[in-house]
Amino acid sequence: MRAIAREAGVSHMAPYHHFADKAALIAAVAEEGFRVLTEEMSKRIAARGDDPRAALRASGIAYVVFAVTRPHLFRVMFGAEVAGMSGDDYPGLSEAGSATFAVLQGQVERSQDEGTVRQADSRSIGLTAWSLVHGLAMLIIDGHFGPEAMHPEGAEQLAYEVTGGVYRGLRESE
Amino acid sequence: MRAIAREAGVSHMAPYHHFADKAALIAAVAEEGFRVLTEEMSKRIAARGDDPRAALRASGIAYVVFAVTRPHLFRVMFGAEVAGMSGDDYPGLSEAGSATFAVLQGQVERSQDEGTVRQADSRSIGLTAWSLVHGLAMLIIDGHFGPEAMHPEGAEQLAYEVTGGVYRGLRESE
DNA sequence: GGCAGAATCTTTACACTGTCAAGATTTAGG
DNA sequence: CCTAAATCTTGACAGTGTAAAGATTCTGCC
Repeated sequence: MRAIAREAGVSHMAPYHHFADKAALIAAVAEEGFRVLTEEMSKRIAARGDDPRAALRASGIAYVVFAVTRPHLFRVMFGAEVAGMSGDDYPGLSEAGSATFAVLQGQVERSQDEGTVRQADSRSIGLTAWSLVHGLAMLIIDGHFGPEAMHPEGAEQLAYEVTGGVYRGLRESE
Repeated sequence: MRAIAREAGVSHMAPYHHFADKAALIAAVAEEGFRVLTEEMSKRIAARGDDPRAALRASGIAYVVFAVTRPHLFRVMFGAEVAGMSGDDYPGLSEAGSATFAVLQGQVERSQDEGTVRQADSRSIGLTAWSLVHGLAMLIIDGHFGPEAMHPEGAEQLAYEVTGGVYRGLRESE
């Protein structure tokens, strides 16, 4: 808090007139982060509007690229403090988070409607897609995939490969 | 640090005679966490020794169950502080982390040898498997999948479902 | 234009944190 | 038993989040 006030060139108590406490500030930052993430995923989907399954994959790649581009923000969004916040106390944050997931989920359902993704439980497929890109993003920014993966190009390449393996399995089969 | 000392019933500086500083203590905790995780995954693999691909899946489920059972430890292991630690400064931690991933990776390769997983780049498949269970674990303990998923049984069920979708896609095809 | 009330900011103070420095006590081996 | 290492303690310091009280600046209405 004090560092933020310092950076803004203001007394150390000034931020408290805009945010109730440290948690409220963190919640606001995270909420904004979710909005930006939602937007970036939507943009990539729009760019591939003709092929829902390719758009789904593209939105997953956008998720990973976002994390690598703004690792600190991503960590705030999915850090312990935010995880401990009740949806009742921070409804804006809660809603922004849900909206992000809804983008992925909606794209799964569109692909099912189109027939390029099998008709299994859509929620389960959505969770799988989300888990995959979330884990990849986290592991990359934690440094577990080496420094090359921490640049946007490296991350995009890796996300492309990793989503590809699952992408295959999404098709109708049996 | 002071809370830890307090809990141990000792002066606030006593811990510093066992750990250089807060970072070193966190590193030690995380390292121990990785060892336990490695062990629990190995145990589940051993219980399914006859079917490598089923054992791979079981090790992933063990990963998720571990995270749900010890969410705070899991968060330390994959938190910002540990991510910022150089492998040169904390070789034990670095090695323990690699060992955990090696369990998953080894199981992928065993399944490929046996023929139940396709012969694509094993590293890429390993990364996919790790990302999937890691993301699932993180999202569950962040509360994004609801409170039911935060109990070991709920988490195991969810991990079973989610890994199932990918499990299908691992088979030889084309 | 002037003024009330709201919005914004400041100063001071407090309990708490991680860590340095210096000394005291306990423990183990020759 | 005595020495040296291991372990613990007390005291201090700068930094943190935040409560309380007061000062300043802005805004909308007579």
